[in-house]
Amino acid sequence: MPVSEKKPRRVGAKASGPKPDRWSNAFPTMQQQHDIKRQALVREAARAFGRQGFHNTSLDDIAKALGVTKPALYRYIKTKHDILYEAKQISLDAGIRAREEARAKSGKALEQLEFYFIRYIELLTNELGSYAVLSEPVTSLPSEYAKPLLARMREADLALRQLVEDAVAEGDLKKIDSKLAVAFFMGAITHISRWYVPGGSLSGSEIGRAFADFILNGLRGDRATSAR
Amino acid sequence: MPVSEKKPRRVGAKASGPKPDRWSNAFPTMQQQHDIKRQALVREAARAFGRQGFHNTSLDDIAKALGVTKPALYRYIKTKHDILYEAKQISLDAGIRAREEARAKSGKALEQLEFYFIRYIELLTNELGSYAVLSEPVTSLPSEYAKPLLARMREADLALRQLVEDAVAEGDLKKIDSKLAVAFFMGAITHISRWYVPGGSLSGSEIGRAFADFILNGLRGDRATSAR
DNA sequence: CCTACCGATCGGTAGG
DNA sequence: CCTACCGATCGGTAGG
Repeated sequence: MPVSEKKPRRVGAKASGPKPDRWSNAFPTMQQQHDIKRQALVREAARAFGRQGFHNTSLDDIAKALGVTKPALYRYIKTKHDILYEAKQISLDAGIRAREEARAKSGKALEQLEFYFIRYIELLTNELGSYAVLSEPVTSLPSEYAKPLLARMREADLALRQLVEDAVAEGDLKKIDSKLAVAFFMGAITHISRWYVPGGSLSGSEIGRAFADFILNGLRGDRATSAR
Repeated sequence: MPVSEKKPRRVGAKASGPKPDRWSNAFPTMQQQHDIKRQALVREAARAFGRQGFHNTSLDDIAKALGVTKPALYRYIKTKHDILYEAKQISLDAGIRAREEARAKSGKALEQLEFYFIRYIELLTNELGSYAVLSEPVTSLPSEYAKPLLARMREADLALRQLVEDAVAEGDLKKIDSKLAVAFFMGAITHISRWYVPGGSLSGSEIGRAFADFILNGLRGDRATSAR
């Protein structure tokens, strides 16, 4: 089953009062170091998964990229699946974050959608280390790992459909199948991680702006479909 | 290196005149049977690759689905990579076919694009057995296999960009970055194979029509981007 | 087209 | 955090 959701830090500390600040806390504690290293591991792995795919990336590859040997990784993770699972969680978090920021920004559904597209794509491209993994199918994971991820993906899907329907109700989008609309733009967005290269000619915000434009014009749609 | 492009059928037939029609050709020849079986193999495998991913599908799985044992597959393919390679080729062919039909249909770039979207998505959804494989990254293949595929993908990309630019020149689309536009809509279209289920509420043509609408309205774009 | 098998890769562990 | 290793999976082959 999915692991390390949040295990209690510092178990069994005896009730001997607060510890004195060693070296004025100039150095991260061991626990902090552990967390930092774990994060680096997941980021590095997610980058590799995004580039070469989960199954084409061995733990030896990841270890080498981090300058250690494979067994050392097991201080930070329990299985290889853990890594993909956590990387996916991080990229799902980005979606939630973008949606929350959007909601804080405006009451109008259309404006929320616009902000969401731009922000989400920004996050995606800036943190490609963790988000390239988006294009890795969940089917690479056994169902104990896949199920919670699929549940979160479905949740995100429903929230976006609701936003689309709100925008329709508010008269800012034409009447459309919200399910189809979300499948449409999420496909385009998810695919960015397959072709975006950080040093390229376009920044993440530029892509975000252009995509938001394409999408919203597309869903707004004044153009009559030609009869065929 | 990529294999079985087209090997000569019936080698070494002695010059003894045409063979008589055995049983009035009521049965397929051995060669035809071989071809049919090979096709079935590739289709079945492509379906599985699309569902579970290339690496999560063993040759034993494929063999079982076809009611034979693994070694039997090697009468029809040389390596597992062959199968993915051929499945990818087939799905690339579909793109070319849709583009050619579009060009035969109209002189206007915009109309060609519209026809292309609808037709391509139709082919994709009807033949999901072979095309679900689209979402499998080429990086699952060693470079001898990947290179020709990437070349064809690039070719398709360039052709579509040209179409977009033509439509702009003809005044039917607003001035846009054609590269970005193609990345946008191909992302959305490729992703269809990840969520489409044959028995669903929407037919391939309906999806095609809706997507063509979204895309073309998006690229046409009259809506002013809100300042932020 | 099958039974039987080899060889390499790779995730994970022992033990320090 | 390392050296050394195990065990299972799986692509591919021998031989019939």
